[in-house]
Amino acid sequence: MRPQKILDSDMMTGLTKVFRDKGYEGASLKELADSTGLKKASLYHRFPNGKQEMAQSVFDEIDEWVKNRIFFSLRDKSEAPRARIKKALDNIRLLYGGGKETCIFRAFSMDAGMSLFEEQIKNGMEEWIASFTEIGIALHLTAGRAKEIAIQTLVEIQGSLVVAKGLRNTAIFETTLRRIENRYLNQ
Amino acid sequence: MRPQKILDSDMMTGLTKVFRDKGYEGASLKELADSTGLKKASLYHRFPNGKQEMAQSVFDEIDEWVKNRIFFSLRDKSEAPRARIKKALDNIRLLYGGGKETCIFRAFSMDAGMSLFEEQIKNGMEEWIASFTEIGIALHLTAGRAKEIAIQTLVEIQGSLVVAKGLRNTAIFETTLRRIENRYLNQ
DNA sequence: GTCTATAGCTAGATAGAC
DNA sequence: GTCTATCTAGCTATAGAC
Repeated sequence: MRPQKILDSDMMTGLTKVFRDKGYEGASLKELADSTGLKKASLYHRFPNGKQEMAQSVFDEIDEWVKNRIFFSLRDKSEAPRARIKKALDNIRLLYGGGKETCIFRAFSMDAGMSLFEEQIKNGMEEWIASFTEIGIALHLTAGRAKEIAIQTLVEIQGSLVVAKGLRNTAIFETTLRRIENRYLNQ
Repeated sequence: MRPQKILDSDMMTGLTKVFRDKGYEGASLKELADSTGLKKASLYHRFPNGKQEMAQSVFDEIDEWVKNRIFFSLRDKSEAPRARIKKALDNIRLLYGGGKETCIFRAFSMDAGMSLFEEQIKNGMEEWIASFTEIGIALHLTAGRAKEIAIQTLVEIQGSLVVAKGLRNTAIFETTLRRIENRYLNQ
């Protein structure tokens, strides 16, 4: 076995950056290669199924991160509910680079024959709503109200990313995170 | 002059559908041709500058619609402020097909060398916020609070479109429109 | 495991007949 | 104004040397 020239983690960073910025169709193999420091053929060695497998791999990695850092934080019984919300929101801030980064769900939801990630995006959003609903209940909201606020939380985060990018002003994202925190903690 | 086989308005409908669903890079000339009923070369006869001009034309048409039906409604002094909000929200519902359609700003914001529409999207969002700020002031909010709510309105609409599409559930969009209406009218 | 070279195809765009 | 036929460039993907 010959040693890898580029670490898997560095390669994933490069792939993620391009897919996030350009979407699935918009990301060309040339850009993916340049961004990782590998040549096209070397990417195919690591991903025999090509571009689709690269995208899936990026999607899965972020999905895993979100599960561990956001969903798990929200459900972590060793912390008080109020601390869980704060930690989850801090990790959301990290995930989106303080409002500079596009959501990978959204980047992959546009182009392509789509059905590629359609189901996984739906599942991700449902899990998102479920875990925010749980924390709402832990904070003594009714189940109905907790779900309402969970959906509203997802809507506001996605919307603030769209608007922050459009206006090139990340303050909108920060304001939104604070609004969400206040909604959960001051009632 | 030989007669047009396809009316401009029907052609625009076809172009709009493809660009909205696929984004700029995702829309191929073959799809654009099929969707309009014209052949590729005929599209080039009508748009000598090619795909970019087609996209610009779609963008401009929607931009115009939004100016007339949403921004103008909000500022129409011949109507009471409460009626203006209701009319604007009805037109927003129409614009997005009750939550089924993607926002063209968002469809064009992802791929490409981007700078294509970046500035026009920014301007559109700024006008959006400005006109909703005005209606807030007409409803006796302070200027600061009116702007806050205007931004929040844009964030919620964009977010609800993203989430409604991801979950394939337009109810989220409808709920959001009602929330916005209540925020303006019940205070 | 990584590379150069290239296959095979489809994209956007054009020429020229009608 | 619309079409068929075609060009070129770029795409995804593969073969095979090292």
